[in-house]
Amino acid sequence: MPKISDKQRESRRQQILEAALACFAEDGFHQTGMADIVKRSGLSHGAVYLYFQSKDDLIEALADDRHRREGVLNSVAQGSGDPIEGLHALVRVYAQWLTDPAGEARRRVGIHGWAEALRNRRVRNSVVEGIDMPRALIVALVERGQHDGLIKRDLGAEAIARVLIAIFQGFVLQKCWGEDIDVEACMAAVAVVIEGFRTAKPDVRRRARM
Amino acid sequence: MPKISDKQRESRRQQILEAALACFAEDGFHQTGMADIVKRSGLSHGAVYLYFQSKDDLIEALADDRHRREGVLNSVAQGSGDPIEGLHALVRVYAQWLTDPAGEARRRVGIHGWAEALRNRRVRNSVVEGIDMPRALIVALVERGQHDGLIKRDLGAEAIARVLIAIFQGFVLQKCWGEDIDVEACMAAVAVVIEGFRTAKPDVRRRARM
DNA sequence: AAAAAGTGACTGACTGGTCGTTTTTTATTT
DNA sequence: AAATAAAAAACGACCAGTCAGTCACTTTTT
Repeated sequence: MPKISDKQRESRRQQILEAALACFAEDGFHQTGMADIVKRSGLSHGAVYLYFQSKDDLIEALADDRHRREGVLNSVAQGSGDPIEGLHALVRVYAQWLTDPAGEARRRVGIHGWAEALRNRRVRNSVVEGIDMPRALIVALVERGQHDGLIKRDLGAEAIARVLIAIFQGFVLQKCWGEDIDVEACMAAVAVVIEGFRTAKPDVRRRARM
Repeated sequence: MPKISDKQRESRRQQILEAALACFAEDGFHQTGMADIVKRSGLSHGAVYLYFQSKDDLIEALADDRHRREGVLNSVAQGSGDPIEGLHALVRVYAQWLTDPAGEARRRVGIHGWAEALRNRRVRNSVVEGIDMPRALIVALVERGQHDGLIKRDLGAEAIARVLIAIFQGFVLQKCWGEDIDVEACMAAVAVVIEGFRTAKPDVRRRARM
């Protein structure tokens, strides 16, 4: 005779996660006390421990949000047949994600997670796996572009992917520090960066498929 | 009748700072206890407090290392008359700094500082001011390049600077997480990025000075 | 001898986590 | 439909351990 339905259980879980997200975003993992999370969640101390074994459990559950965007990115990248257009599309999605006010807390927690990844192996794995997906996506696009003669062949696809991801990460940092950034202008610069990877004169020997 | 010379005093201070750097690099600011720093420094608990008022004092003293490279960057950027060559030179210096094993601890502490900047105003100011200097340097180079017709004029110099800095920051993260990165290949990609900012056909109306 | 430098046991506040108790919900019986 | 029983869910006072920081004292140097 269980008391609450699975739906209610999941809702309570989310309630705690949301409280923890807000607290961690404000003060980081280690400066946030369980008491803070308890207070913010509106539940009691003991109730929280019914849903999460420990504070570390909560941290691991929040350190990484890759599960949210997996599908979106994939479809965006594949949307157009043109690999370079795919890269541009990824940048557009990213720019939107970067400027969404509702995502502020997640971005901040993400940064705390980046630091925590340096000392917590599980968080590190979570973070690294989280960037593996978009990286693989970019690598695939670039390799296709290189095969089609659209992207310079003397550059490593992996290297290009890491550069793009580094740009994303850096902008999250700069944005979260509250610097006033002209996102439009910056994304225009990133677009130029991508165009810089394009072959000067398209290799006609093996041309694109469409 | 003071007991130790200024030189000795400074040396003791460094001794503590080095111990704190190593500890913070390993475990972050908040998971490192004063006891850890005390033990590692070889001094006593009380002695540390003779040199630093509080743990926060130590954090602020270490959160940012801008004072170390101020001179170097400036001379490197100005070394050649060509602004674009100046950007390439900056990237080379940065690549060297990124791969220097002796700098590992500083890079890691830097990342912890990036997270701490989200909640500690003084650390934030320190971090932001720390990137202001190289940013101003890049902006100056780019604006000169644009004036000389070497760099695309439809891009904001600020935006380009922020993109390059974001790349730097992102690579620090990825490197410190222990991913095996082909730094050579990545820096080659960054070089291509910089070349991408160059005007396709040099603007002949106002050509460079040399 | 005098004063700074250095020591380390100690403290009070706070931490994450537990557990005996109370409340709420549902299944069953009346 | 009302009463009952039982178990899950929620509560919050409590605990052992840890923390940053202090201070009465000893050592070292001039």
